[in-house]
Amino acid sequence: MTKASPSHQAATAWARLMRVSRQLVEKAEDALKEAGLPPLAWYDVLHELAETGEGGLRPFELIDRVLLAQYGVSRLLGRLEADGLVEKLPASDDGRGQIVRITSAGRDMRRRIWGVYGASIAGLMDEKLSAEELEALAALLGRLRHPPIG
Amino acid sequence: MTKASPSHQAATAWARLMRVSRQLVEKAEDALKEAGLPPLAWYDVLHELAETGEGGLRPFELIDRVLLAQYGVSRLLGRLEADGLVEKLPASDDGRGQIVRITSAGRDMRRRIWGVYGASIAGLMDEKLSAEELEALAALLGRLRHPPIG
DNA sequence: TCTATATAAATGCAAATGCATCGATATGGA
DNA sequence: TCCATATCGATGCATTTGCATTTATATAGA
Repeated sequence: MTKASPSHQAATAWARLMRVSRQLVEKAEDALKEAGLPPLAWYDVLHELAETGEGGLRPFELIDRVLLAQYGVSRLLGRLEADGLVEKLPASDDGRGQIVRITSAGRDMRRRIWGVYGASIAGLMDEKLSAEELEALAALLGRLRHPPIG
Repeated sequence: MTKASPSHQAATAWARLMRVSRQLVEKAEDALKEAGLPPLAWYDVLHELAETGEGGLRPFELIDRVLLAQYGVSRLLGRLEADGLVEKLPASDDGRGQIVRITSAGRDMRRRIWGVYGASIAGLMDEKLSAEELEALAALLGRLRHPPIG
C-alpha cells in the first residue's frame, strides 16, 4: 500500500521542483520569443528528427520522446510541415502511417534555436552550479524518472 | 559576458529536469483527474489563500506565488469564485482592487485535493529517494531559483 | 476468408492560454 | 490643483490544448 501523505522533505523537494522547473522553462521560452524563434516544443521535435537522420520517425514514436499527446504530435507536425521544417512521406510498410523527416530548413532552424536555447541553459545552469553539482542533480532526477530505470 | 554554449553536465541536467518535471506533473494531474478533482493550479491558489487566512490576498499578490500571468490569475479566480471556493471583496484602501478570500467550501476542496495530491507526491518522491536525498535535491534546486536567494 | 479488435493519425468542438488593450483608480510631480 | 504616468484587474480575439471521435489500415482468431 502506498503512503497517503508525503514526508516534509518530499513536499519541500516537490515544491522546489515544480517552481524551479516552471521558472526555468519560462526563462528559456522568453529568450526564444525575444529572438523571434518558435517555442521549445519545436526544438524538441526537430532535435529528435535531426538525431534520427534520413530514416525519419513515425509520428507515434515521437509521443514518448517529446512527451506530447498523440493529437499534440499530430498538430505540431502539421505546423512544422506548414513551415517547411519537416516533410511527411507515406510509410512503405504501413498504409496507416507516415515517416516524418527533417528538411534542411528544419536543420537550419534547429541550429538557430539552439544558439539561443543553449545560451539560456548555460546561463541558467552552468552559472549556478558546478559540473559536479550538475551531475549530482542529474543523478537524483534520474531516480525520479518514470518508468524507473533500474 | 554569458557563455554561449552549455557544458555537457548542464545540458544533461537540463534535459532531465525538463523531462522529469513534466512527467511528474502529468502523473499528479492524472491522479486528480481520475478522482474527479480540479487541476493543480486550483490547489496552488487555494493553498496560498488558506495559509493567508481571513485577511485574504490581492490578486496581484498571487501572480508571483503561483507563477501565473496576470490574466491567468484573473480568470482562475473567476472560475474559483463561480464554484464558490473563493470570494472577492472590494479593497477598502484601493478602489482599483479587491481582496480574495477562501471560503469554507474552498477549504474543503483544498483538503480533498490534498488527499490525492499528497498521496501522489509520496508515491513519486518518498518511494524513490531517501529523506537525505530529497534534502540534497531541494538544496540543488534552490540554487537554480530565480531570482537567486543569496 | 471473414470478422472483431487494435493501432495510426487526424479533427470537430469546447475549454484554456497568450497577447494586447481597456477602463478605472492611484500616485507623483509641475 | 491638474496632468502625466503607473498600477490593478478584466476582457476581446486569436492560438493552442484537451477530449472524444472518426477514418483508414493492420492483425489475430474463428
